[in-house]
Amino acid sequence: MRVSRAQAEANRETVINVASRLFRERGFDGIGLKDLMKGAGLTQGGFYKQFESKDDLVALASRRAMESATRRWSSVAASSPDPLQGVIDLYLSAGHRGETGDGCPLVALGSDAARQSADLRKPFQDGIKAHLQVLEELMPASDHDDASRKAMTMLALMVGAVTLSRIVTDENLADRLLKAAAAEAKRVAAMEPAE
Amino acid sequence: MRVSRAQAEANRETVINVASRLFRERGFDGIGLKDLMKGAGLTQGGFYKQFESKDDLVALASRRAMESATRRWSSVAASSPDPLQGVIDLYLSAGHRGETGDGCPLVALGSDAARQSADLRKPFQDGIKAHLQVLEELMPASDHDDASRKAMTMLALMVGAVTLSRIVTDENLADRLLKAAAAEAKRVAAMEPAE
DNA sequence: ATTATCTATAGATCTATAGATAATGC
DNA sequence: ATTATCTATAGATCTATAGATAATGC
Repeated sequence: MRVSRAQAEANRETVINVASRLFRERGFDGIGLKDLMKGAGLTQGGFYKQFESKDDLVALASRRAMESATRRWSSVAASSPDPLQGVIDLYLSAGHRGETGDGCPLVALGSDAARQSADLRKPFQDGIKAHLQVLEELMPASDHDDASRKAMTMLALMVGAVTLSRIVTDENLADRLLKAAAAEAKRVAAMEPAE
Repeated sequence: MRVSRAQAEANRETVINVASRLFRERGFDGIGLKDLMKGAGLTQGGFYKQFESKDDLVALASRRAMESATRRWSSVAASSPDPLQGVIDLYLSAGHRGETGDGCPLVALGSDAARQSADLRKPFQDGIKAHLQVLEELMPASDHDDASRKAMTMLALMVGAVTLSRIVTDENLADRLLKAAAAEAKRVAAMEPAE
């Protein structure tokens, strides 16, 4: 029954990865420890030797999801001829809209996150700051304040648009929400530094 | 124990109103029927004589919350010298950010809503369309398509901004997120119809 | 007589713990 | 000997139902 330390550590990582997906798909309250452990090929009883509590896993899985999302932005930017446009197009795509388990945690868990304790909101806050920094660095702007404002605007716009597009059942409306946001994001990026 | 039909109907309405607040505060999975009924001064046992299931109440409370939010927009618009600006300023205020139980259901329950069945997403979709219509009517624009695009952009921007501002614990960042979105919303409203 | 609400409870599920099991690691 | 994981279970909570109670409404 016992496994090597290396395997135990790998199992722990698997549980966190599985949780980061399943929490996004079903919400923090929408999945129990039994199913989370089963998703990693383990049983419920081993949970508390690996984690302090369910909230402990919530924090770890949230941090991992946010870090993975930030990395994804960086890598899309690095591989696009127009980096900022690449991020915008991917984020506001129908593909991302449908990708509830692997997509942006701010969309999948935004309102859940807002209800959590300060400790559990911390991983999301850190992730938001990291996302803003990626945007700022890609943003054509007159100065840092300008880039910062544009980055915040763009993140809010994109998170809101995908959230709304996932709520509506009218696919046409969902597409128009994403398209309208993409056009506006482009405008923000191209906006004259002045004024 | 039995009450009059009028009182029974009033009790039912109270339960829906209490639920529309408590669901927003704690999420659909964050509060049980016992506490929902207690919030209306009743006991759990009476629940199923008034509602078919918890999901039935979820649908009714979601619809009520969305309708109340739409009405609030209309009334703020009607009483503001600059109607559109009035809606934007109220929505992106620190007050609304703190008002988790009475504020916009799209912020309080957006990611929860996206995980529900099509039936349960319907009240949110209807509410989104109603919100867009209010914005469209207030929007200075060249034609209907233009107004429609601007309204979708603005709703996504505002929902995203308040969601993010509720997640972060850094109040300074929360304020800057709201301010950046307000400035951008103003720009969208004032945007030249052409292009 | 009807019925709105109550108390009580069934049966499922949830988080967390206890102790057994069997493999690792000294 | 230590320990990662397992089975089993405690105790709380959840949705839903059953039947009692006491007031309404014919």
